[in-house]
Amino acid sequence: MSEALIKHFAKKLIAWHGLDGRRGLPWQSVRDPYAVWVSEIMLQQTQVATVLERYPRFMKRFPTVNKLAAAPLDDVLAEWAGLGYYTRARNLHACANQVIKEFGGNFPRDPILLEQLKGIGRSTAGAIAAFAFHERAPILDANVKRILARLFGIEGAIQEKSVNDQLWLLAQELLPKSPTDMPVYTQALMDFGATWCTSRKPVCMSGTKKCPFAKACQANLSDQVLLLPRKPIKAKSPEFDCDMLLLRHGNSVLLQKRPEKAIWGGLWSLPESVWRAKEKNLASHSEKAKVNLTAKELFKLVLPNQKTLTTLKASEPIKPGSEIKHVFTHRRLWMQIWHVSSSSATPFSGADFKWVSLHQLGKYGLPQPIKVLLQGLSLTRDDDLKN
DNA sequence: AAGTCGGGGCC
DNA sequence: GGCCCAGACTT
Repeated sequence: MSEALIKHFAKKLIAWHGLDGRRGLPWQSVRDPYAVWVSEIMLQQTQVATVLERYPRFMKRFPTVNKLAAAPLDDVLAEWAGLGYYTRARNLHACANQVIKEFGGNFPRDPILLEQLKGIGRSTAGAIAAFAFHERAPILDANVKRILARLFGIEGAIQEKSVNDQLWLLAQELLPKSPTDMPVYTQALMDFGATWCTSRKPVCMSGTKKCPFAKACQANLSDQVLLLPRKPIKAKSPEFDCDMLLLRHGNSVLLQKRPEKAIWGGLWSLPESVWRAKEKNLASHSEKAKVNLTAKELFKLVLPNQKTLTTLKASEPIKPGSEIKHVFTHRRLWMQIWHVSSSSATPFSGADFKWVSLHQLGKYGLPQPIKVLLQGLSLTRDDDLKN
């Protein structure tokens, strides 16, 4: 029963793709390993709809692996801004340089070698090898895990190594015999998981479409489709708050480069205080403390190693501006924005500070909520006349 | 094996 | 609001 399924799976899936697969995605029409690689990295944990807009833009700006490798990391991060998981952008840049130095500018076709490159794990290596080189290498992303767990009724917790190993073995076993089928097969797997064997509303539960595997799928036969694959219970993400300084001189704002190994690593943001655990039951505590904050106190919070600006009235209380809530995968953050005007664009010591015109924000990689905040600022009339 | 990394679409 | 996603990497 299971053997018949394994034997005919690839053919049936490719046949399904011929009728109901996704078409016209910009990265489907390319076989240039560089173009394939960029699309695979960009699509990691990122929706197709999002990548649809950003992929052509990225390829236009960095059309070859040489152009990408030669570009400043800051430019790559700026282009990546808004996509999240910024380690991907750093690894992308590092990987481009690896490909040039270690492989003469050409991506290797062996998935074992691909996996040794920065930011390329086993699944992405398999996808690149399959799409760009027709290698018989499996992928195992969330789509494939879900499909296999359901088809074969795998009930073990998905995070366990033994279960993961079992899934990889299955993925390998199911590959089509012919290498020339690898691109369409791999695409079909992703499409089937993304559009038919979905997490919440699989077509087998709706009744309007007929799943080609309905009669063989263990989860379907035992009415366990929505229960597989089993996932771990996630703890509630902790909450934090912090203060951020929006220091403005005319149409320029002070930006600070964030450390690489952190949230929003390597992006340009506003100077911020350390994150404090949010005290839920003392909602009034932080509010009260904020109302009478002076410029001097604020600067000590967000720029502890800098001298207070002489151009400010240090002891004058400043009023809190907007508070922004931002949800990450593992944290929730409340950012208290403090608007302060400076009579001059006083330089700060250190290369991680920069005064940036509001007109030039697009050239910098900013965290999405900060970008939205700064874009919402109104320009002063003086600069409006100038520009 | 668990934690760390964003952001948007969807329900 | 929680869940989900073309995962990789560190601890």
